Amino acid sequence: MSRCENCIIRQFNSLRAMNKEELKRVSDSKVTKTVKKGEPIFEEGEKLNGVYCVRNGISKLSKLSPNGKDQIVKLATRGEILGQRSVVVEESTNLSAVAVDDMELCFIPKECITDTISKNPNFTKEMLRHMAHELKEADDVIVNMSQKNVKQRMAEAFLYLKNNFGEDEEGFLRLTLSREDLSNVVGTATESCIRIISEFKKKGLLESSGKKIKIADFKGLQRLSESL
Amino acid sequence: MSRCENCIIRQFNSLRAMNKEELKRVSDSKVTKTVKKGEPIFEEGEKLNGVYCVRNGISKLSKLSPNGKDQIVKLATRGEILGQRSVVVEESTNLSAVAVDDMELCFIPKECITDTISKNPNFTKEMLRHMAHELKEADDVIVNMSQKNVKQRMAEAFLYLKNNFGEDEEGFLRLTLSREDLSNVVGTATESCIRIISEFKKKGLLESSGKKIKIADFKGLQRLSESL
DNA sequence: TAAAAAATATGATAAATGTCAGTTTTCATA
DNA sequence: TATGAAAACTGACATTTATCATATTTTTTA
Repeated sequence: MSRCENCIIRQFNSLRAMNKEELKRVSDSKVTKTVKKGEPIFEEGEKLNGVYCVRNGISKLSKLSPNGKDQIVKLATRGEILGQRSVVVEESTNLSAVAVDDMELCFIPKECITDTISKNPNFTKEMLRHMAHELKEADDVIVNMSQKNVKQRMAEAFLYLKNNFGEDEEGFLRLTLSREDLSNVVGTATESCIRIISEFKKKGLLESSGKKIKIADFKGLQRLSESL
Repeated sequence: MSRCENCIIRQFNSLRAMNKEELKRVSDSKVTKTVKKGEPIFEEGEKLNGVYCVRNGISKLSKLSPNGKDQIVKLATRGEILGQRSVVVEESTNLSAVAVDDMELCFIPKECITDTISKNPNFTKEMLRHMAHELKEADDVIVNMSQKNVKQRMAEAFLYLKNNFGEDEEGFLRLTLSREDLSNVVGTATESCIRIISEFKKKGLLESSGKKIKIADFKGLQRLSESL
């Protein structure tokens, strides 16, 4: 099994602030898991005994609203750590995590994290920074959700998918979400989501081939997402 | 001037994790400010040289959306600290803060905070906890904003006002927001906000006297905010 | 206190979005 | 490769919400 000490992914998250000893402990106690597309990693309300470090694949973090719909709050990719928040405050998760792709994850027992928080101020500082960053992003999402209309949010979602998950050699978005998942990111009905995609294609903002979607007019989407 | 060491307000925020020395330093370098209703404390995009601890009054934290409307992301009251996030990550604020009431604040230079973060792990841990809590709340707001309709969000807003700012002896909400501010909390047009208040009054969910609003049917508002 | 300005309120209407019902396409797998 | 299920799509329609115009009330200021 590969050792955390040598893991490149660590560079992308707070674990980079751990010292050799702490990393060794993580490495010795971690468990590698694979989760197939569509399967859950954990569910809203569950008590987590640790965090999950994403080695490969993408996970959707969502919360069930009282009306029965799932709102996707965040998409987490390679290097991100799931469940940090609830381990820090020692309460059950407020989000469910489901694999959007086939995934490979490392489960790290919570003691590894909480003990390091108590002993390594640099690690704590790093986590604090990270949390602060996530909070800012959440504020932005709140503003987008409440002040932009569905079309603008859809445009924004495609820009987000490009910026965060990139494009393949031919320019197609690397991450292909189902229309339903996309509508749960944007906070709209699946049918509306589908209609807007057709509209964007007609207007030359998007192109598609099979399930793959390509952004044809980045500036256009940007303009749309920002203006009334 | 009063000393932070004796300040009760400290109990409500991360400053309680400071030791005597650190508190003394804060006390010696803090500056008390008063801000009149409607005046700004800081503006979105500004570089903050410190944080503001709310001694009295209430502040709205908002962000301008590209369409020109202000979205109120949070209402901060006695004991809360404004500007923490941007001091931690050393970037400019993502939010504007404006006094909703006449306010009394203590300005604490950022060095007091950043130095304590470097030296006092307990303080850092406390801030981390706090940030984690705020993040959870932000997630909830995202779900509400995207999955609930305006009427449900209005109901929710009144419950929030009661739970966070309380009622006076006669049962009126302590915090009276203008219809415009309220619409910026809920993320709707002012006219819609007004209409829904009238509707709630007709249905016996709310009562009012002058500018003061009273929750007449708490359970009713709760039911409305949760079901379709 | 009178006048002006701001906040609140209401109606009419348009635009955005959701819902339901049904069709077509895609995909997994027997 | 045939077939059943899931996903994607489309149209018709209902509902929600925003916008604009205007009236009324409240608050501020001269």
